[in-house]
Amino acid sequence: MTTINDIAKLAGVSRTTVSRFLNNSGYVGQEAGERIAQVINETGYMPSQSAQTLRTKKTGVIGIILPKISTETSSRVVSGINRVMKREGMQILLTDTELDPDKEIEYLRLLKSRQADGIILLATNIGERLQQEIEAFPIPVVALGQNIPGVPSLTYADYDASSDIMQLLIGKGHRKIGFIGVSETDPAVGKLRQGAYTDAMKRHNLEVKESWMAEGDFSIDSGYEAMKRIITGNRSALPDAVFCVTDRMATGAMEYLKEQGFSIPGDVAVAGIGDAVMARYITPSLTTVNYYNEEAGEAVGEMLLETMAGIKHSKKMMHKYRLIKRDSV
Amino acid sequence: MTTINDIAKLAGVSRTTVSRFLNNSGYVGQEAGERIAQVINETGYMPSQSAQTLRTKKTGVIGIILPKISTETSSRVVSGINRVMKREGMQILLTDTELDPDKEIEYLRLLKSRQADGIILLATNIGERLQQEIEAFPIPVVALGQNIPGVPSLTYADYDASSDIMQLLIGKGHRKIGFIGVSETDPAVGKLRQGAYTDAMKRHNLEVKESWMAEGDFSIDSGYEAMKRIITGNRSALPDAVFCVTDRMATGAMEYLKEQGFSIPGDVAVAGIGDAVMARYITPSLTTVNYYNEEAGEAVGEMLLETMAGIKHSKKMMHKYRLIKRDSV
DNA sequence: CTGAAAGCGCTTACAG
DNA sequence: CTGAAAGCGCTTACAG
Repeated sequence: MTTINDIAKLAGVSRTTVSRFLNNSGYVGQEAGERIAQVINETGYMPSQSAQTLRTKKTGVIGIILPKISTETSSRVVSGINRVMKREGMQILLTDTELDPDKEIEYLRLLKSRQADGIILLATNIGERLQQEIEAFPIPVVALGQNIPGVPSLTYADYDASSDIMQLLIGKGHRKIGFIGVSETDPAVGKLRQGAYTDAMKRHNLEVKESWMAEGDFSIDSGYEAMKRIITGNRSALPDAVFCVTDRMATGAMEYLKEQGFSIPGDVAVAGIGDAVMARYITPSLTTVNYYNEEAGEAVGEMLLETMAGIKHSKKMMHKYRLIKRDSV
Repeated sequence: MTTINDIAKLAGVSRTTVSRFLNNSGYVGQEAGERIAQVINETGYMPSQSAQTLRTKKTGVIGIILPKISTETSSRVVSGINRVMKREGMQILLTDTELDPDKEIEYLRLLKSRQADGIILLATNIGERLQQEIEAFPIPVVALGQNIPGVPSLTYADYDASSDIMQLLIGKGHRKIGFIGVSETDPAVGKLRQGAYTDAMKRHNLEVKESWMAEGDFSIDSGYEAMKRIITGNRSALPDAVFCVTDRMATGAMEYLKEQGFSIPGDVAVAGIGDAVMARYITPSLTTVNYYNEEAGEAVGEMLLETMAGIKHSKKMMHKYRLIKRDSV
């Protein structure tokens, strides 16, 4: 590999001058500059990132901690983050916890040793240990999707969006509304969305039957199984609508319903959250809410950039959303 | 940040010893080791990656150049690559060309300056300039999805898979088969799949009508528009089947067909390639071929690891695939 | 079993 | 306008 010393020698200047030329810092004589430019061109020289980092403490890399790398939401968010980071000439280091909370901490440490300039965390929990880790953390961390105490967080409007879905269902005359959720260890998807469900039911004096509620694990299959449990467990008192906290689980639920010959929304209405592309193309098309994940990615990206620059804006922000009414309700 | 010097001081040894302890290289006394371990624990010390890289020339990072970051195929592939890289303790740097061929070269250079230990390239072309760039490249590059001359490449069996689709269509009695493809600048998706289509038609003495063929750009919308062009342009001689080179375009095509009241596969059969999750859940479910993207990701990952280790195996490999017969044909 | 010393490729005061 | 020198945090012969 050619180094700055090679360039200096070939151009007949000191490496100090080459460095100045490269970074546009300080004066470089016309003639010297031209010689340097030419040599760089000929050799295809690129400064060593690690040497630069060692000196400047800046890597130009930010880390993203994802719950699951191969997910529609993840890739939309990453795409948004990537857009703003590219603008700043920064690179992205991806990390995948596979839904294991311990790995969130593990990767935080890993990204520290890689000297990421900042970290965007898409957590699935907000545990004590995680908070402590971040508190003592030497590099800026922002969160997306979960409101982590003490950490600048951009969250989705889980409660409001879920309330809107419930409102829509109830407005359409549904009274026996079931629910397919995820574990409450997940504050955003597990707790908040379920809270909106039970609150809405109570507000309208509707009965919340335990047997109308089932838990999945985000997967399409788990939605299918959850729906099956709800149906087989309530032969005599079937719900007439089901609110699923993700589109994937809603897709599975619909699959089961269709297999069993139920008409959607005639017999049972179904709604989800997330607006996966699939939601639009399955039959019937799925009523859901769009979270603008890509824009959310851009927004956390900007948040991170700001906190890296030392700007302390309002620490908590909620991202916009939009209810998408389609044919499943 | 605590450095190796701090640790050495706190543990009352030289930094040489700390380094040996860290890397398990050479002897470290029992007692010294214990003291070091304790200090490291207390301080949460992590060695600086950039300093290590500067010395050893290894970053522990591999770069991936993706045509589009937020795509189902991409995220599956990345997930597979990630699995093998994680096993090796390596990290992934993601890069997105947004389908711009110039950026493939740009990112190659960027990853060089970041001293990636290796690069996995998901190209959309195999142009001269790209080949030259790679030829002179100081770090190992492997390709996935395109067969790039001179570069170890893992490709999908585009021709065979497409032939299988055609075989299926023809076997079901279809004779007037249309085609929705992408630009032929893409050798794998554009050329090979189209070649299989025309070859199959000719082999069976079936007429290939220009007006039955349309080009899209991978998007669902473009599939919709392509189908529209085919239908509106052939009112008197409609095809009775359409082979779409991607599931997303097939989805768009089906959408148009359904809107227009055509029955699928009664009036027009539709097939795709890729086995997007959506393929299974749209109505009718889509006949397609599964490319095992995640395993392909693992496989290129291994290929890269091997070529990084200096192993020169057979440079060209084709990944397995499976025809998935569903209800759209 | 352990340490002093050199060096990886840069940047940045400092001096001229 | 330009260069010599120090130093970033490691690892690795080498010597003991």
